[in-house]
Amino acid sequence: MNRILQKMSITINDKVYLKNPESSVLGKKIISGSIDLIDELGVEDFTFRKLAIRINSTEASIYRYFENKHYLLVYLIHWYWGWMEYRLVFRMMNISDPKARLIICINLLTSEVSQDSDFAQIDEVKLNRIVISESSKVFLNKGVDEDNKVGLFKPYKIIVQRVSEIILEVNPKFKYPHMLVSTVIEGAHHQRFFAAHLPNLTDIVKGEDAVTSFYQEMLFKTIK
Amino acid sequence: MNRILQKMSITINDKVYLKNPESSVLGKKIISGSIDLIDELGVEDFTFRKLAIRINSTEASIYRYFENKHYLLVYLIHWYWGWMEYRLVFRMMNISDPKARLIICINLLTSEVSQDSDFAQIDEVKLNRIVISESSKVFLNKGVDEDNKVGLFKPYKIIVQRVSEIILEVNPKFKYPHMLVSTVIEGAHHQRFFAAHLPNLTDIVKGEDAVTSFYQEMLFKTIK
Amino acid sequence: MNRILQKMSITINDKVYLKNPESSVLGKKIISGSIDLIDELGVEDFTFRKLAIRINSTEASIYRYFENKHYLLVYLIHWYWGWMEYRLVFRMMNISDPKARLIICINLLTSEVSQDSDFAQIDEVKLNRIVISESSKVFLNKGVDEDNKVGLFKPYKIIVQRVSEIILEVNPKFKYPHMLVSTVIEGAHHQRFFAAHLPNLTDIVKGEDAVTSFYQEMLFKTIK
Amino acid sequence: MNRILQKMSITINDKVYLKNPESSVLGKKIISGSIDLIDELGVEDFTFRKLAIRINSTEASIYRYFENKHYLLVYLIHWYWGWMEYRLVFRMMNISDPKARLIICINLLTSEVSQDSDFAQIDEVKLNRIVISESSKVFLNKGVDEDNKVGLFKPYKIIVQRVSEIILEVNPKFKYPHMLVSTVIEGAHHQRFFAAHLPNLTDIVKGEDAVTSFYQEMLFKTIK
DNA sequence: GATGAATGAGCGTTCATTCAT
DNA sequence: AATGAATGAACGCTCATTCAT
Repeated sequence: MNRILQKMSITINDKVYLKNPESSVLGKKIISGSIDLIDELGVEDFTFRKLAIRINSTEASIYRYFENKHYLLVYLIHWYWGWMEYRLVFRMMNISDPKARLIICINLLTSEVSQDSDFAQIDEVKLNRIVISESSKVFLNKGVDEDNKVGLFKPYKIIVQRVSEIILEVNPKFKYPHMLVSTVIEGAHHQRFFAAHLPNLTDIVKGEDAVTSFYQEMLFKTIK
Repeated sequence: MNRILQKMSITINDKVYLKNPESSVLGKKIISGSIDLIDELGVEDFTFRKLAIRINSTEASIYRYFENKHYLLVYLIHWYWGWMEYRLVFRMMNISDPKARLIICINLLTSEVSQDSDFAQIDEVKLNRIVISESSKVFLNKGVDEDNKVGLFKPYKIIVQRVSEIILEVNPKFKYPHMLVSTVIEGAHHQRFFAAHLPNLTDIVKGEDAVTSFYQEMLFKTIK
Repeated sequence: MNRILQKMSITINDKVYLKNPESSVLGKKIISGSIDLIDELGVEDFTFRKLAIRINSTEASIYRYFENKHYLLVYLIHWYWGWMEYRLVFRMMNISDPKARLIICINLLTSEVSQDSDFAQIDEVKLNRIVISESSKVFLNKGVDEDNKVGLFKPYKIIVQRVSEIILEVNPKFKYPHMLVSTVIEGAHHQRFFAAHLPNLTDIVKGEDAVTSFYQEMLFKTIK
Repeated sequence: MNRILQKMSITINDKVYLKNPESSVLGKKIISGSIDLIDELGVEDFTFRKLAIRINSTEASIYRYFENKHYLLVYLIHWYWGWMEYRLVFRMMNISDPKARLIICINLLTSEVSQDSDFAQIDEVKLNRIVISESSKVFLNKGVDEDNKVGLFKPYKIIVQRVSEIILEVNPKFKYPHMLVSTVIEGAHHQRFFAAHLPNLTDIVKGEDAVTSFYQEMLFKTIK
């Protein structure tokens, strides 16, 4: 992907952080360090103490940026979906055929992610792994309703909404576009995880990206 | 559902517990108490200390039955899938048409659960809510590979396998039966959760069980 | 060593146990099992629970024999010193020269121990390792004075007394026989431990039992 | 002993602590409090919880300084041997005769300790009692080899090495200098303990420091 | 006499967080 | 703005022990 702007940056809802981590060197270290560490340890074992040690800072300093690890994780996931949206928009530019647009969406949402040089401090591959393994924990949580009220799931909903609208362009009578889109996204995440850890639950086909193929087929057949 | 046997019981892999909770009054209180408490608090906030207080016992006593809360949760989920399998088998008895069998499966796997009087100490409605909210956390976890080796995901895999085989009866050429089944199961769980907490991500239709309708439609179209 | 009596047994002060472990199969299993397990884990990590599991019994059953692990350890050490006394007496039989008697004592007290077939359920090699590593912890303890009053150090004192008397036969004017004997015994134990774990603190000479040589030399020079 | 430097301090291997207790008021309270409390209770019954209560702080705070009570004990013992080395060096200054030097060593290593005003927060009398009763437990332990690798016994080894070298100055042909020195040190500790608790195992002579006399005599006769 | 079941008490540890500088 | 120091609160776990059968 070519660089669009000299300095790209994904904007994040300012309720997620106390101080914008993009605004300082330490902030950026917090972001890149937390991506590394959450990928290594998983959210359960990830703590501000460990992060502080890893980035040679202190717990107190990290608390200046994020209220707690929940919000830090929300930040990372927001960034991911913001980035995904930017990629969707960018790739669909000047393409008007809704079916073609849908294919682009499914590809981006279900394929494996590769490094994006536009964003220095973010390791997108690790972040994708985090989104796959940890993001559902953000809403499968007793605090969902609170979080939802504050708008913490906006970026994800925007994606679902955008793709749902394209589905309705293809088939205006289809009754469950949101269900279908969220099923595809969450399903693809699960399948990637299963492929890595619980292969019995998936169908691996050599030399083919089975996940993307499957969800593409499923989606088009379902909306026909 | 009618009682089949005088004394029904779902058998659980004995690696999950240290001492069979079915073997004592305290054990049964641990099971029913934990279902109540996990449903109330979520796994993250659920602790053996709190459970002990709730059931008027001690942490030490609970530790005689389960190594830690992870295994207790695994026990509950095992029970759920064991029960689900029993219901599948029971409902499909004497039905040979694979399509009819599939419909039964989808119904059971995606519909809301209601109380089952056959199992006194288990509140199936709460347990279903727990499975929806918490079961994916059991595998989205750094310990998956270990857990998988010990056979901790067996009961779930059995269900997926069973339904996959029925799909192949309907369409022997379908390439992704496991993916499809696990997508349906996990998808339905997510949709139930969304319907309760994040309605924007789903499509609620009044007077209809949209979730079951959607997944039934999706499945049959996909395997055609 | 030849068998002296058909059935040899070392008698232990009956304040050490609640029920004589020699009186039952389980009691004997407790003794042999605890020797194995203390040798493996060290007293700190040794517990009645672990012992119970090892010998396929229960904690409650072990409590029938010993009040706690302290007394069990005391029992083992008593046995060791009782056995040592029996060996001393036996080896010195019919030898009247005090110097020769002293040499026998030093040899037995400072040499490495080998298996003694007279006592089936006791592994003397392991027990010797336990005495070396753990016995000083029995008296380096806030309960010493209590333990001493009850006579818990009798068997050890008897040995020290016996050898002291021989020293006085050799040199009736020597002022510190008890100090010398206990220094030799404890010293040899420490040196054996150092040789295995902290070689810098000792002087290992190949092809020679340096420990015994050293203490023999030291003792005879000191009492001259 | 006169003050040598305005501010004396014994340096301790920084692997023993997480945060140098000399660096803060709380750290110093931890040191002095632990000396008091270990002397009172013995290591077995000494816990961070009890220490926290005694010094009006919290367990969490103590954990900032020491990984666990084992390391705290190691710290105290390190300090003791560092202090002992400093005393040895200081007392032997300008004395060249190796026999005279040896006498100084034996005196310091085997005599009773008295308060040293140079180190405010350390009660040397209590610390000496702790070293006598508890220090051997630090190495008579399943973790010795690990501890030894990390250098946890260095300060003690240095002392043994130093005195061994003086012995070789007196008699270059003596084969077991390390054995002799460690026997003297450990022996003197045991004798002091016996004198206080198990007098039958020692030879107390009124109006004389029997322990020092004995070990001095023993050492010189042995190396002749 | 031996065991199965249960528990009171406390330890070691860590976390999330605050305060003062 | 960042950090060093400290702490309240709770968790996970195990031990030693008792009681009823």
